[in-house]
Amino acid sequence: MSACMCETLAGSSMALSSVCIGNLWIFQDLSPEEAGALNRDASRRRLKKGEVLFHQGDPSDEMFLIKAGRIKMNKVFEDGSLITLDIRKAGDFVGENMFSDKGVYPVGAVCLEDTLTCGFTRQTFEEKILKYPNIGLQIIRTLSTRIDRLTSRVGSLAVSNIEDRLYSVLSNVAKEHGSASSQGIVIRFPLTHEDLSFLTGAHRVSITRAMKALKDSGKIILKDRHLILPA
Amino acid sequence: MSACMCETLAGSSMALSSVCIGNLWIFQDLSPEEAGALNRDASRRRLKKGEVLFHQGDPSDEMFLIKAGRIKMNKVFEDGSLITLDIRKAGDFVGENMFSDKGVYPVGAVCLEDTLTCGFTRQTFEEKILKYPNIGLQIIRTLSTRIDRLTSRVGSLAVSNIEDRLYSVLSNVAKEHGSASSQGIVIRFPLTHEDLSFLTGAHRVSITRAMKALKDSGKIILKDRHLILPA
DNA sequence: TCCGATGTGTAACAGATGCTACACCTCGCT
DNA sequence: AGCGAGGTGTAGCATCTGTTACACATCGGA
Repeated sequence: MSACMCETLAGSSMALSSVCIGNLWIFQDLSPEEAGALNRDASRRRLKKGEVLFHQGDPSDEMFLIKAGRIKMNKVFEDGSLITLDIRKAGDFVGENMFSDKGVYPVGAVCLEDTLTCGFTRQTFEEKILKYPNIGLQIIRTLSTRIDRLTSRVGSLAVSNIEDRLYSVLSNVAKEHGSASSQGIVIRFPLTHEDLSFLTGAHRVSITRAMKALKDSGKIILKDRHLILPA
Repeated sequence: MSACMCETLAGSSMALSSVCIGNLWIFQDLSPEEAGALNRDASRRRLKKGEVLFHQGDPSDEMFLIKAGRIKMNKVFEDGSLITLDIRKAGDFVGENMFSDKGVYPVGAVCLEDTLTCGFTRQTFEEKILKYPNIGLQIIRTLSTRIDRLTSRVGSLAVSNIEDRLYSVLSNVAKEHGSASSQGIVIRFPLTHEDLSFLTGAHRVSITRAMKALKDSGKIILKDRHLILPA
């Protein structure tokens, strides 16, 4: 049996991330038996594009490792407005805020593509941390990095001008999800103007305007329905 | 000797937070000897209002516990614009991003009041975590909470309307720093319109306009140069 | 007590963005 | 091929915010 049973679940159609309990750096200290146990206990889920992993406000006692696919983190406000905080990809964690004492997810998680996740309960995790302190240290690094990201996210939202704000958002997405090509960084999954409006906090129509401006000035290239950011 | 030498340093003029190495929940697991050692090794600093604890871009290998005072976290962007991410008070940590692998502080820390801090190096902390896993778990909770805050911060910035955005900012500040009174929550330290403009990402003049609107509609009260948010 | 520095209040105008409405395009499904 | 749903492009107008300029208030130091 392979280190992880995700392969069986995923079937042949999905591109699996190579990170898994068996080989993930966070779990590098686990003994083989423990890794095996963790692997058995982890709850897998397959989700289709558009499905919800968890809703904002749900009780949070599970944290997920994304094995394949992409998930966007949405936040809804009292006044009904919505913003996308972050888009995560295979290899990232989701729901890491289960550690805070609030007890509910402060954001919702929606799949942008067909997705495969591997969930761990808070209890499982805390036990492992107490037994293998280094795992705690790794988590701390992960959370620290997440804070860095959120901080720069606050930054991009603070830019007043929509065109620059959009470019800043695109360039963050490209850094996280893009792949290099001869012309620059390519974003290979669909992002509608509406998606972008939730990422920038701007009106959909304003995005269309700003996109046109960015295309005209050569800061972005649209080719075969994919965005390219010249280096 | 008391559990901490901060008292001597602070003199009688400053209101000290009761949290300290000796009695801070994060360190509850330390043996008395280790607590003593940590206490000896921690580097104290006194800073005056306006002084800088660290600059954005400085190498980050130290994390600080605020013993007294208030510190604002600022971020400067390529285009020269500036935003205040957060205001922290006695009992809070600053510089917790030293754990991420970037190696530099992504933000700067400026004192809003006379401040006393207690610094720990990354190495010291990591040693303690490996020896006392529970400390790691506590840090994880702290970071998780910080992520929650940043998330709601992103939220308040995403509100398009300045009046509401300002109110949202004020109400966060009040929650964090305010004290209850018969009329509502009082913010007892000075926040200029310029400070608020950096917190909201709006122009100073727009803040004055929005403040007037909030006062007129009774959502905030200005009394003796202090802000009150009616409950 | 006076002065300068810093903070606040007001006004007028220009520019950016939100908002609404509508046409057209593209894709997937039948 | 035809249809419907969802996505994109454009226009015009209302509104909000940034910008600049200036007067006045407040505070602290000389």
